[in-house]
Amino acid sequence: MEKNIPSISESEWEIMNVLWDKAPQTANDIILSLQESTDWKPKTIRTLLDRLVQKDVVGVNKNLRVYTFSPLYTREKYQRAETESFIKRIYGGALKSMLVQFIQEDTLSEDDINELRSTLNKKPKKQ
Amino acid sequence: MEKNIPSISESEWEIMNVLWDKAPQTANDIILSLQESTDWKPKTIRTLLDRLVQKDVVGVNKNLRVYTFSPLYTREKYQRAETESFIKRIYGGALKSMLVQFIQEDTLSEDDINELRSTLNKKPKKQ
DNA sequence: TTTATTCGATTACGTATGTAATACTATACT
DNA sequence: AGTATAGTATTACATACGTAATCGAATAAA
Repeated sequence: MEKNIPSISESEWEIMNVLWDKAPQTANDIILSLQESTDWKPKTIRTLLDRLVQKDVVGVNKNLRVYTFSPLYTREKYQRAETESFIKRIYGGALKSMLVQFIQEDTLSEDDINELRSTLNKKPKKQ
Repeated sequence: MEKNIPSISESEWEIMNVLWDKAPQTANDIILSLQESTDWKPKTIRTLLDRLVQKDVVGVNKNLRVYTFSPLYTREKYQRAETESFIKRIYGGALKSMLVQFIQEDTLSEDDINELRSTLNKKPKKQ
């Protein structure tokens, strides 16, 4: 049976996003990336990273002088898991109700909508 | 300037969903509703409810013998806020990438997709 | 009126999370 | 070789959250 993936916090997601963009990276690489988008202190980032390692969501290569870190799950895997539980919680499980709201609120542009239409049409027929 | 709404936890959402379905309700009403869908003890539900009151997300009417509770924000308001921050965090802000993933992964049935198509077509023309 | 029951208020307690600081260790520079 | 520096490991501490239990007051039942 497949173990279910550890859940990660909002801040931890930021770290993961950096690692998913490029891996492996050193702690310092990650700190530099996040320096732009957040105002976290380096020590804070280091703590978050360590917690991800403890949770076995991020792996470490200790063979190099300076450790490097890599994600142990794909971004898609996490996105799927989070999205499912999110939609369930917030929209009672109905992705559609979410979409309806977004469409009605003009969160989506005409262009977005057209793209979505074509994505829908491209969906491969199940067989 | 509009104050931003207090954030509510996963468990608190369950309470809110019950109150959004019908309000006002007594604590007991809520407890009964949730008894079916969760295995929380009444005291636990009561605590969650009290926290929502403290946060000013739920209001209390203390004029009746038994207090009654009502949501102070609409469900839509909360859905919008949560969805925005969710999509930003998980999909880098692009609702579309989320939908694309869902469509491609067969999370959606043919029927779902047809419904989505018609939802997309129903979008009111901007004027 | 005494007692049992039901509500509401207060308190509890462990784990997760946000947000670091301090301590230790191994290189790098002087 | 001694000291500064950069990494890593350990420790800290307040708030949020999950999950209740206990205490007290008011009402209902006996």
